[in-house]
Amino acid sequence: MAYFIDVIIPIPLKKLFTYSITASESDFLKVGMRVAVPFGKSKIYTGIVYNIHNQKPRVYEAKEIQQILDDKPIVSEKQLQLWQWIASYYMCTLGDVMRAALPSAFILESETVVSKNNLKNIDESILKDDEFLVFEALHHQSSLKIHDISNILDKKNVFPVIKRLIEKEAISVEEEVYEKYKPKLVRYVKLHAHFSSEKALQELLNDLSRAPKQREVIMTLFSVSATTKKPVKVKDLVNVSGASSSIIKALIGKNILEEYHIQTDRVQYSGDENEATKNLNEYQKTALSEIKTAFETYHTTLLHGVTSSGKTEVYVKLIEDTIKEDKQVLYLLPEIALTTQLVSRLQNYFGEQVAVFHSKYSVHERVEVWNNVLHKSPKAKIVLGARSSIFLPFNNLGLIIVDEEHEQSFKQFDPAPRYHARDTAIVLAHMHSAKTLLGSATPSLESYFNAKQNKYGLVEITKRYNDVLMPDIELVDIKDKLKKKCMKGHFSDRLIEDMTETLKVGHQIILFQNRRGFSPIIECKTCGHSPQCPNCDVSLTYHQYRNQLRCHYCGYNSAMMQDCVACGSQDLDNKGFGTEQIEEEVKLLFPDYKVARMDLDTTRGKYGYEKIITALEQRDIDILVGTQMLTKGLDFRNVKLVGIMNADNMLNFPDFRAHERSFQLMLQVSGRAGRTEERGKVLIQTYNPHHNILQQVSTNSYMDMFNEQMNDRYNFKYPPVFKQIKITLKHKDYSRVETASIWYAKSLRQLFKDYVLGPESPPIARIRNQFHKNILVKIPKQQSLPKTKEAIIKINNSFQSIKDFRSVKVILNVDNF
DNA sequence: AGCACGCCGACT
DNA sequence: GTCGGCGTGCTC
Repeated sequence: MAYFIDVIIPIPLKKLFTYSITASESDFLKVGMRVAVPFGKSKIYTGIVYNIHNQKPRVYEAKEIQQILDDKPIVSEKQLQLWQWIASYYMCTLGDVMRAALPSAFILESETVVSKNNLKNIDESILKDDEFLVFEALHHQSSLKIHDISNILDKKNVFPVIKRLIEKEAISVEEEVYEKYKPKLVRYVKLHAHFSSEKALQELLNDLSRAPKQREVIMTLFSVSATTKKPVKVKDLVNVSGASSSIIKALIGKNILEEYHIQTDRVQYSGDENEATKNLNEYQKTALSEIKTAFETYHTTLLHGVTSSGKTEVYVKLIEDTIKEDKQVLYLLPEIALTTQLVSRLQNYFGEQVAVFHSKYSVHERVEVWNNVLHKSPKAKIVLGARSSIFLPFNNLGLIIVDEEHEQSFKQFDPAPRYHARDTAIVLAHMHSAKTLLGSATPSLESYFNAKQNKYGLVEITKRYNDVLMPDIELVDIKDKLKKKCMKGHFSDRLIEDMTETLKVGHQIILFQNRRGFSPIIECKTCGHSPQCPNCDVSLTYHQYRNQLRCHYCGYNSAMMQDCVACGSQDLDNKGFGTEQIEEEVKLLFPDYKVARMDLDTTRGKYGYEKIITALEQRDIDILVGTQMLTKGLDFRNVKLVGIMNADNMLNFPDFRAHERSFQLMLQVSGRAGRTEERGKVLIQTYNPHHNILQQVSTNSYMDMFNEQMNDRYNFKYPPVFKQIKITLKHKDYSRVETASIWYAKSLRQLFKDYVLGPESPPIARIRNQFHKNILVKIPKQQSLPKTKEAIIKINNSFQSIKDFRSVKVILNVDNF
C-alpha cells in the first residue's frame, strides 16, 4: 500500500499538495505536524499535514517529503477547523491562513546557499567579470546567500550568473533550511561530580590555595547554592563573587566546575504575590450576575458600560471563575491598547498565569507563548493578546473577552486572511463550547444590533466607577469664532481659556487631532501648485520635525522644497493641520508647560508608546497632543480637560461608518477626562455644532445615535442590515483595471442585480502606482451567504481565465468594515 | 508567491 | 549579435 499526505503550504494557492510518504512515516505522522517538502524546481517549504490517506494522485507523480519537523502536532484539529472556517468565510486560501496563524519561526523556508566547488581547479580566465567577482568573494567567505550575491553584483537578477558558474563547475549550490527558533539557554555551573566526597573537596581547596581568586569563586558557589537551594547561574556567580568570567572559564577548563544549560522562557513575569481581586460596586455586581444569567441562554453577551465604569473588574471576576474550572481564557484587545498598564493590572491578580501575545513581540517570544498554550502550561491560563492571538493552540477554552469590541483594528485589512478577530473569536468559542463577552463603552452597530435581535445577551452599566459624573461636553462653533476673530491659530478663545484654567490648578490636558504630520497640503500662493506623491494620487504631507514631505499611503518622502517647483515662487502656504502643527502652536501659547505628541511618528519602536504614557502618568507632560491612539482605554487619572481640535474632518469622511466612528471616537476621547472624583470637561471645536452626531456626543446618547444610524443603514442597505463583500481590482495600467472592473461588475450584476455597486474609483485612485477600482456586493439577510460566495468565486475564476485580465490583482474582502 | 521559460528592444 | 526587460505559466 502506498501512503500519501495532503499538505497546506503557506502560499496563496487554492489547492492542497499531495506528497508520498513511506509506511513508517505514515505511522509516525499525525495531522497538524510540520513537514519540509520540496516545491517547484528548487524551493523547500514548510507544510502542515492536513490529512493522511492512500489515494495515489492520478495525473502527476507525488514527490516525497524531505523531512518531518515535529514529533507531535503543533496545530490541533480544532485549529485546522477554525482555519478552514476562516478560509471559506473570508474567501482566502488555507495557505494564507497558515501564514497568519503560525509564528513566523515555525515556517521554515529554504535559502539557496552558494559555495565554491573545491573538487576542481578552475582556470579563472574562463570566467567573465561578474562571475569572477562572485568566485573571488568565495575565497574570503566559505558560502554566500543569494542576497549577498545580489549585493556584490549590485543587481537583482543574479540567477543567470549563478547558472553559468555551475555549468563551469566553479561553484555548487545547496538549499539550506534554517530553524528560526532557538530556545533561550541559560548557563549554569556546578561543582564537578568527582568532588562530591568530603575528602576530594578538601584536597581541591588545598590545591587551590595558590589560586585565591579561583578558590574564592568556589566558596561563593557554595554559599550561593546554600542560600538559594537552586541551581546557580553563571551570571549570578559572576555578580556575587566579582570574579571575571575568564576565571570561571578556567575552572571549567580544569574540570573543577561543570557547565550546563537550562532552557528558559524569554518572557518572564517577576512580581509580587497575587493580589486579591477588588470588590465590585453595586452596578458591577449587578452586571456580573446579569452576564452570568445571559450566558445561560446566549453564547455571546455584549457588555455596554460607559467609559470608566470599571468593566475590567467585571472581566477579572469572570476570568477568576473560568480558571477555577481549569479552563483557558482569551482576552482580546486592540493592539494599541495592550499596554503595560493593563498587563500589570491583570498580573497583579493572576501573577504568572497571564501570557501576553502581540505583534511587537519577537518571533522567539511568540513561539514560547504558543508552546505554553499548546502544552497547557500554567503560565498561559490567561492569554492577553491582539487579534492574531485567536490563532493560538487552545485546547480547553472557557471564556473569550473581546474588549473595546467596536475597534476597527480587530479587522485585518491588508494581507489575506482579511478576518475580523471579534467574529472569528465567536466561532472559536463555539468550537470549544466557550462563552464570549464583548465589551465596549460605544458598541459597534452590528454588535448592538445583534443584541437587540436577541442573538446576543445584553448587559449595561450606566454609571461610572465611584459615581464620577460623565464629562461635561461643550461644542464650540469655530465658524462663529472666526467671524468674531476669536481664533488664535487653531485654538478658539474658549479652548485657550479652559486650558489656562486647567493648567493653573495643576491638571493635565489632552488635545485630539485626527491627523498626523504638520499640514496635509502645501500650496503655492502664486500658482496654486501643490506637491503630489509620485506613486499615489494624494498630496504630500509636510512633516516639520524632519523638514520632509511624506506620503501616508506608500511612505514616499522627499525634502521640503524652498520654493514652488512649478513657478519658483517662495510664497508657500499650509492648508489643513495635523498633530505637529497643533503641538507647535500649543508650545507658543503655553511656553511654560511641557507639551508632548503621541502619533504614529512618535511611537515607533517597542517602547515608544509606553514612554509617552509613563511620562504622562508621572506628570512629566502637561499637554498631550495626539491622534486616535489616545482613545485606547487608557486610564489617565489627572487629565481634566480634553480638546477635540476639529470634529468635522472625521464626520465628513467618505465611508458609511463615518458617523458611527466619529461618535465612538469622540466619546472615547471624552472618556479620558476626569476619571477620578472631579468631573472632567470636553471642548469640541466644529464648524457645524448642529450636526446630529455632535449633539448625540454632547448628551452622551448612544441610543439616539444607534436609532438614527440604523435608520440610515436600513434605507441605504448597509451593514448590519445587509452583509457586504468588497471586491478591489488593482493594476498599474488604468485602462486595464477599468475594462476589467466593468466586466467583473457586469457579471456580478447578472446574478445580483441592483445589489452590485460600482465599479468606482476610490477617493485615492492610485496607491503605489497601482490604480484601484472597487465593486461592492450587498447581500440581503435572506440571501444565502455561502451561495453568494460560491457564485462570486465562479465569476472570479472566469475572470482569471481571460488572458487580458490575469495580471489584474483581485482582492476579495468579506465584511469590509 | 517564487521562479523558469520565452519573446522583444538596446547595447557591445 | 548578446544582455536583460518583463509577460505567461506552473508548482504535488
